[in-house]
Amino acid sequence: MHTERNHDRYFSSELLDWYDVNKRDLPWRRSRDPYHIWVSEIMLQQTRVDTVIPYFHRFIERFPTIEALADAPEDDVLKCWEGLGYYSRARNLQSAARQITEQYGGVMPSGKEEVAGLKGVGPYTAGAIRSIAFNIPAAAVDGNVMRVLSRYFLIEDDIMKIKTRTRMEELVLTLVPEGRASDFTQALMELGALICTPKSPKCLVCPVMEHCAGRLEGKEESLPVKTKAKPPRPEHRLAAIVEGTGVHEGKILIRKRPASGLLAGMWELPHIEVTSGASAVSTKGATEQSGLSAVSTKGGTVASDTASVHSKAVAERSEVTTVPSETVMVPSNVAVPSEKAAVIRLTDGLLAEGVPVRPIGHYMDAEHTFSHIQWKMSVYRCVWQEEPESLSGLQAAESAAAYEAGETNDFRWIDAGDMERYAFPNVFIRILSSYFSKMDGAGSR
DNA sequence: TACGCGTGGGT
DNA sequence: TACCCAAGCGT
Repeated sequence: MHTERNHDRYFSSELLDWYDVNKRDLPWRRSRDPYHIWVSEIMLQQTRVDTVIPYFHRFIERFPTIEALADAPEDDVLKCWEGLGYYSRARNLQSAARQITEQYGGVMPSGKEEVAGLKGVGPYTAGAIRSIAFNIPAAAVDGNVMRVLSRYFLIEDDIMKIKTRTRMEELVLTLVPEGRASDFTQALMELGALICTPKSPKCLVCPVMEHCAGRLEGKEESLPVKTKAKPPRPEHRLAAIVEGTGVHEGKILIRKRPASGLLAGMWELPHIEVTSGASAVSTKGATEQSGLSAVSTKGGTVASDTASVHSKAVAERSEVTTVPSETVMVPSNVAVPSEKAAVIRLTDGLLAEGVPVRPIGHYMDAEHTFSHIQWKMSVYRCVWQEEPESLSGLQAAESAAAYEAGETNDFRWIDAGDMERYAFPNVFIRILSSYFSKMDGAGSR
């Protein structure tokens, strides 16, 4: 029975002894500066230690203090976060730094309410900061801890449920040894990271294997119980590498994304969504799509611009449309318009967003998977067309409507050297790097 | 509550 | 290869 005090003391004391000998030398363990602990905890959310280490060094060097972070331009903070993902973490981190500067004189508070009230600091991070940096007995229950506890105490509740986490927080508080909150929090996570791993846990070298109920029941591999995540939904997009002319000769056009939502505040290539499922919501869109699909299916040759397809997810999406079944019973790649249709859609779509271009050829395809969306992007080289034939009052109205809908109106012309001045999501870094390296090679001959 | 929100490594 | 994930938070 897990509530027996002697087993609890055994667990905590064996765990701490193990940690004292086996803990890794990590950059944020070299001090107890609450700022360092805080930054590391935010970076480590859903992110591996090996990935975080170089980012942590760069971030602390660039923003040495909470006040330095508070005073920096947001674009600088995002640039420092570029490639790390979940960019709201960076924007919330800076927002909280400004909070601390204004409300607490630039000093990280240690009170429960104060810490938990910081932007981007939830129950886990609040507990981590208070226990690790201030040695306060506080629970920091993350995925590691839930895995360790679910196995040791044979807790079979779904760890995706908030109730399970709060229950484990209560359990942790009963386990914290007097005066060693900081080490205990880190030891719990360290055991999860090094020994009590998700797959093939190293029970034979585990310091607490003797009384681990999960292992004794032979359930160490099937714990913790966790509901599966949904597969990402596919989205087809057409992107433009817009080459400038005149004073913008040799440069290409980028734009800033809206201040909220996916990749908020990051820079990108102008692009439009052309997912068939999205347009099929309206009858008009479905009709247009079925026309395109028929071309592909009748010939029996379904053009495939991208390699892999989440066919299961695609099938689910297709069922909600009202398009005739013989039209939708084809793989998702029919959603990719023919090259000719794509050129028209890209021209019209970007014009409606205030970007007049003339596509001059397909450049490359790029696939990028987020946690919840899979972008299948087709990239076209385009030239900026100052005065498109069809530019009219209607176009101006559509452009205004797009802006109202949250589209950004912040555009820049950049060259290869400007890459280091703007923060891009990975998928655009890949495309831009490819483009600029090819242009450099061509230009140097 | 459930979903939106990135990325790269492991198997 | 095609998943599965890894030190969560905001809404």
